[in-house]
Amino acid sequence: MTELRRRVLELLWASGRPTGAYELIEAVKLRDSRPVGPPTVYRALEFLMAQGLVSRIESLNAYVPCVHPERDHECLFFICSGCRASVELEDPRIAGLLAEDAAVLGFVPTRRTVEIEGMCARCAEVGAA
Amino acid sequence: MTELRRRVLELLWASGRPTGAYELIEAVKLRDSRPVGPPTVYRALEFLMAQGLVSRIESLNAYVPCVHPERDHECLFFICSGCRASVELEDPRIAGLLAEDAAVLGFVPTRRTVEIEGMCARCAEVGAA
DNA sequence: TGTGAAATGTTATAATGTATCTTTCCTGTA
DNA sequence: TACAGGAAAGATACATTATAACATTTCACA
Repeated sequence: MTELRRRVLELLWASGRPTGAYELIEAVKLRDSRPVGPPTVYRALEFLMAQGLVSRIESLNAYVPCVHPERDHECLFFICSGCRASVELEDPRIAGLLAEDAAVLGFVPTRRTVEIEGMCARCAEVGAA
Repeated sequence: MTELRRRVLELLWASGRPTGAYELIEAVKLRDSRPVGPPTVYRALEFLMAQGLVSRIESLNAYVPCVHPERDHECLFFICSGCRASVELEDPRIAGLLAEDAAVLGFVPTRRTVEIEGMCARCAEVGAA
């Protein structure tokens, strides 16, 4: 864990929502008063993802810090179209069924992407009002 | 359904694997001997997705024709890193659990993305040999 | 003190996606 | 037939996301 990588992780936590790589580039510049290029930040993200500290949200081209870095995580993400926040969840039952379906196909999974878009409780309430 | 949209759908079926928008642009040019711009193809894809005839694979930035266009589909995609093919599957049990988890959060889902990357039976076999 | 590997910096460019405006084509109507 | 209206497609430019290729720094360790 280097200074840059820690900084990127901090900024992701500080953001509070899935954050794009170019947003992070700007954030690092602001925070550290120095320019960083795209490859620098992408490499930091790659490292953090390999460590299980960060996940990529494919449907947003964005990145979030992981809630349970310690566990081997097969997470679901619920992503609110209203406030742009995301919630990470583990559900072993779903992980189990996915593994079962894969086994039926003879498929050997390496990466799982489960992303549910919609409205969170708060935004749904406001929208309905 | 216009000629262009039909052509894009045909080309997706012909491709046999998730296909990027720019690949489709090239394919249309080849097939019809005329240039088409990115917006043209993206609009056709948008229409086809709205009809449920095509799905987008978020983790590949690519598009696949739907196997069951008639049904309201909450599909899983198994995507092989070896041969680049994808298999679409419906599993109501998973759909049910996702709905259940969403309900617990008070989350109102609008779109589901479930993509499993790995090796299909054939490629896993070859790789192991 | 060298030295090699890992990390980062730098530059350029590739790949993917969209905004905006114009033109075409079809359809219904007088 | 002529014409208005609207949807689809064309054309141009540009925005956003990601990576390739190569140079430089840093730092542990022989």
